[in-house]
Amino acid sequence: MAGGGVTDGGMTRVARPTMNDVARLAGVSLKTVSRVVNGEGYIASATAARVEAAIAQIGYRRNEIARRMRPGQESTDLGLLIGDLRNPFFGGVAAAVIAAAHAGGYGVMIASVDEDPTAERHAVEGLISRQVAGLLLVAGGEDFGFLADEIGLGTPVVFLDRPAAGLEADEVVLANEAGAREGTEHLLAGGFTRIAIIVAASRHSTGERLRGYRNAISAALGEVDESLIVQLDKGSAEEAEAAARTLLAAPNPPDAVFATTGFVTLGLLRALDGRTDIGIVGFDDLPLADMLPVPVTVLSSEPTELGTLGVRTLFDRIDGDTTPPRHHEIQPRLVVRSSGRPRSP
Amino acid sequence: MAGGGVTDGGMTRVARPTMNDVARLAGVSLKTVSRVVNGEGYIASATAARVEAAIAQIGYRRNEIARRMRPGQESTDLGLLIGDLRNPFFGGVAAAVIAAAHAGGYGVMIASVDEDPTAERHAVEGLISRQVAGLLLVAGGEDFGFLADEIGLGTPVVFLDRPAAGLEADEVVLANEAGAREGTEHLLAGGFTRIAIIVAASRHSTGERLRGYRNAISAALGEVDESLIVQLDKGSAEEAEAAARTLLAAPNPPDAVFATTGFVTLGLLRALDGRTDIGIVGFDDLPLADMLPVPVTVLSSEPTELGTLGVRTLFDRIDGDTTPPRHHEIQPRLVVRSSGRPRSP
DNA sequence: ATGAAAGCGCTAACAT
DNA sequence: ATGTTAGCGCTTTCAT
Repeated sequence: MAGGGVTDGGMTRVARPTMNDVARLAGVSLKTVSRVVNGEGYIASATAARVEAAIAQIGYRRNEIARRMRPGQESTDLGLLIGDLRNPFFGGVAAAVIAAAHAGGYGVMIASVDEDPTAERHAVEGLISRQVAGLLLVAGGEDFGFLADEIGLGTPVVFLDRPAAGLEADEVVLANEAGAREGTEHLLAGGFTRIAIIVAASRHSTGERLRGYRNAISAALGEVDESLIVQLDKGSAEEAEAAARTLLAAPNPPDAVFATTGFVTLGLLRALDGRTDIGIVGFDDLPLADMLPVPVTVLSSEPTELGTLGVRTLFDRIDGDTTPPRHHEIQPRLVVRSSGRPRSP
Repeated sequence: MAGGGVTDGGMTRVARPTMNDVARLAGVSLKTVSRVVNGEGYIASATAARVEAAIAQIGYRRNEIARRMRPGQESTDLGLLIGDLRNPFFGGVAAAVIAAAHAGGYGVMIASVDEDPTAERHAVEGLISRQVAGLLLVAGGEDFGFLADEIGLGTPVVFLDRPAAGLEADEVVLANEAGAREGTEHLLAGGFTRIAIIVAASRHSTGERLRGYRNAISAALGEVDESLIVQLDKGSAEEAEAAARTLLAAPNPPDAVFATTGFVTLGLLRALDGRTDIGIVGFDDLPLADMLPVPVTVLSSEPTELGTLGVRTLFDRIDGDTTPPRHHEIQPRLVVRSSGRPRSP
């Protein structure tokens, strides 16, 4: 598929016009065209006009690929590795990255891989082989040690949302523990006392979120009831739904649940089947969360801030910043709706 | 920003290893390395092993950019122009495009531009100058005539979701009129008789959707009450909300509303303020639409089908298909939830 | 089975 | 103010 030859149905494929074509048409040298195109050096306005005319006439457009071959000529593309864009969190991060990159005159090569370390590595190598000027990684892989060489070679890498695993590199992550603690405290303040937590697959920064939950619970209640902690295997909405049903049907059920990711919140919501007597706080905002029968209180993962700060950090490196790797932490924002308050029956 | 020099904090930037470096280390010629890397021609297994070892040792990776310079060597990247990825429809299309491209061994350069013809043209030219093998456009621009040359030069272009404006090109669009008609008929079948329609900015394929609505209404009711047709200017959720409020507060208000886009549905939902006595059908599916107090019936715009078929069409062209431009139409899928059925009070 | 030479489109260095 | 030359990393003839 799409690997075929240059078989062109019998037609000869026309060549794209080059600087040389423009030069010939305008009766100047190649270099003069280059100067006009790049607005560099001094050129007689008459010559410039002639060149411009030739460019317009044959529809010349600079070949970025050829330009990029020259040593020292940095690429003007960033590489972004991210999960499924149908996930609104990823969509938000990608949107912010693309906007920030464009604002700085950069394009974005995007590779989308979900939860598959091998595919992730492949994708990253694909990005590198395209000579991107820098890499933004929202990646779950366990070991990115192989990137150390790359960074040494001059391609800066910034990890987004998940810490740089297996090497020292810039990272922009969420204050997961503090956020989860704040969310749990919100539930506590709402008068809930049997607060369960559904933890998505440990590959996410859910360990930190669990820690924040534990801190809040033990500070307020003295001890943590381990039976209220449910650890998921993959973390899908379906798995979360099943787990939530089991939890709610238990002999001594919780009166509130902290959901560690957007998918978990979704599954939990479905498991509720219309019940409104359970307190809920979820990590990650959800579209339409404010329109639900009981609007859901969440910790927003601030995808826009994450993406924007990630690109800014990358730009600093591209501009030559060689200070030690930076660790940026973004505070999740508690968006109080009503699911974390006691329900008046 | 990020335009700076190669100032490397005093460190000399190490050069990335090239085929030449590998060749020298392995004691073979450059071409032999090339053959090994591309698995082409016959090479003694001993030589191959030596080359592989050298590659592993210095961490060589083929430079896709240089490779792409050779004439006839098609790029292995597709260019995608699309709106804000925070919009779930765009997110879904992008996810499908990326997945399909990857499956075919292609990468994706993504440019995101919303509702700005000038920026759109700029972005498209940026994509072209990167020598992409093909272009997927979800674009609102009025005239893409400037692309005709490009297509002639051998870069195939496929328009997604919106028709190719100003030129003959492949397109994969929705059967908007049929879909809107079906949605309106669903409302009619639910017993609603005063069905309003809120039409988003005309740049979308909303004209067709309005036509479908008109057809359904006049077929069933004989004539269309023009006061029930509201035309928005931009089509934002806020604008839709305001328009919906006005509509519902009118002396002779509608008993149901057809929303022509996801944003319009969103605004309409907000304007309802909890009211459940209004029938609703919206174009574009919404995440969590099934969890709302009154689950919303929608016409799904099938983003996955759109993206997948778009890439397939593009691959056919890349493989040399020179038949006349194709027009693919995807049938929106009516997802019946309950908002289109009469409410039992 | 392997190698040498040419050249893709562009820009940098060095003329003029 | 403009032109010449060389070469980026690779693949493609065309040898051997």
